[in-house]
Amino acid sequence: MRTSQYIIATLKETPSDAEVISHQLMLRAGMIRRLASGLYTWLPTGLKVVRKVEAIVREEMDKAGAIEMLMPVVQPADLWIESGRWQEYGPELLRIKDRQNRDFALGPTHEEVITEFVRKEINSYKQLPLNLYQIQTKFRDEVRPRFGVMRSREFTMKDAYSFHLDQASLQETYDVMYQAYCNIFTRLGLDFRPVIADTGSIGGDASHEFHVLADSGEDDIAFSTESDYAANIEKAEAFAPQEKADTPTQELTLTDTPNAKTIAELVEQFNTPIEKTVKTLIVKASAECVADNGAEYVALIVRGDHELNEIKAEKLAFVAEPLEMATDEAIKEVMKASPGSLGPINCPIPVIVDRAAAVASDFSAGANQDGKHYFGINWERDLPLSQVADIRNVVEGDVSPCGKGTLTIKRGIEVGHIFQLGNKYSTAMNAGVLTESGKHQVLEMGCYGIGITRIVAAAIEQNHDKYGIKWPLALAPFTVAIVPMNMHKSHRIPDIAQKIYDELKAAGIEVLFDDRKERPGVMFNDMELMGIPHQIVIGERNLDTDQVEHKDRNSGEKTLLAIDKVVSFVVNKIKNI
RNA sequence: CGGUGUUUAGCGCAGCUUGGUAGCGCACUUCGUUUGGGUCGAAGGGGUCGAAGGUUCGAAUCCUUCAACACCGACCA
Repeated sequence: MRTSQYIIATLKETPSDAEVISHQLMLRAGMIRRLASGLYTWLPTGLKVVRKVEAIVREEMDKAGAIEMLMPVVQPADLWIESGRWQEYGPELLRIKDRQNRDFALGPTHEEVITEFVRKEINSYKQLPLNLYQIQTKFRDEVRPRFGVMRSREFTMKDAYSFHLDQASLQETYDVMYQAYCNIFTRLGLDFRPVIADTGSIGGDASHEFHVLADSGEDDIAFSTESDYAANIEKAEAFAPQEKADTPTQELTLTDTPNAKTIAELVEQFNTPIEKTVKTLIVKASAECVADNGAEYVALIVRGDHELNEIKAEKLAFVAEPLEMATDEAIKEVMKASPGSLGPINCPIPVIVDRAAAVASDFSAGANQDGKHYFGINWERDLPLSQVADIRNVVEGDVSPCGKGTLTIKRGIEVGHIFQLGNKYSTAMNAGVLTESGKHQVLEMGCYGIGITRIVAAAIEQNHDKYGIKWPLALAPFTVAIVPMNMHKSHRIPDIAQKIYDELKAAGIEVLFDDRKERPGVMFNDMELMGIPHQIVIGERNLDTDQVEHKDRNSGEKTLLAIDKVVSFVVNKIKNI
């Protein structure tokens, strides 16, 4: 490809709304442009990278025995009503009507469609197990699209769905997919970790996420220092403290705390350790709770230095799912006190206490009277300890749930997610086959997703420097850039450039020939910004000795090469990686 | 959904306080110059100042409403 016949839409300046490095570099390197919030146009260079990711994913999926197909983006509401997700999925599901006023949705995922397909087409146990996948556009009306294509509303995803007669078969395919995913991310040249995960709105049982480690990641991953345990913090269990609460040493006292509205202020003004405080969070109660004791809200208690884990909390029987924090007005009405003075003592609604907070002694908390806190609180002596649960996020240094080592926490970008769905959809939509004994049996399902376009961004997060993107060879939009110095000034330069260009192309290598009439610095900067792994610099300087220069984008290493050795040199470099 | 902020040329921004003919840098076009790391110079093109309404002799600037976009937050108890 010649730059003069291509779109090199590089930018010198960073657009002001791009926050993370991958978003900035994708804009600057001319890979993407924003059309509207969370919607991006892929320019030729960007699309080439997407296609590379797709190709690797496709190869590994095929190798793992999955079969490619393609389903529609637009899906009839009926299927979603049947699975129950027309109600469950919420506003992230973009709903549209056709000219007949029939309801449709833009597919955020395809469990319903694939299940509908399989229940019609697959009738016999002999056709199982089956693993079907597609690489296709998804639409999710995200609450807050951000970070460019990292969290966009429209994106490309590889989604696979497997169907089985029994759990053992599902487990087998799940393991194969787990391995295929490891192979994919390894081939993509990414530093990644599989982690134990929550199943989220898709539903189901076992689940692993694949995370690319990067500080800009939106998820916290907890790792054991001593084992290969790794879990999304949403899911990581906070181990129950082994010790019991210490014997009370303080009297319960009610103190005026007019200026202490937050834990931080309480700790500072009253010189109390933060571990000896608790915070009280008021959330909407579940229907079960309302039926049980009439309370519309419940109070969740975690230690002052801990954070509530919403995923854990919303799974509690008394807590409404999804989790909903009470408004200030509701808190005043129910608690007769304002946020900042809430606590478990004299609390008119059910109280659920985190395991760590449940072994605190002589601690302080709001008194449910504005501007007052209790100090020296002890469970059982001063108030009953009714419900205890794991409702906090793990923190660095916690004992690992696997029993070995302690936890450290890193940021990750979720690029893949595999689930064992069990029979959630197959039951709801009545997908089954006849078994060997002629009985109808509901199918077991697995599903396996990879965010194709997100991988492009994640790869940049992990591979860049101050000059731009440093593509892993497998993802580079072009393998080689030919950069001729002052081509218009002599015949020698363009002749040699053309010759090398033709030879590289003949060798099946993707070459970008920068034939623009630009100064050398402009070309160098553009090629480096775009992250092309190999540059061939052709200049008068070395031509008298029939040499050109090779520059490695990754190492910065420069090598003088005889003109007729260029192709073999590059070919050799490529195969060695 | 809440909070904060932004919106002026393709991009990055100034101008707004104190109303008076819309600017700068980059990019773009042309010419010259330069040529191994984003040359230098000259001349040009490009704007309903987010939209609508209002105040005023006069609005990018003041007022009202709306919209788009961004950031923060769903931890505040």
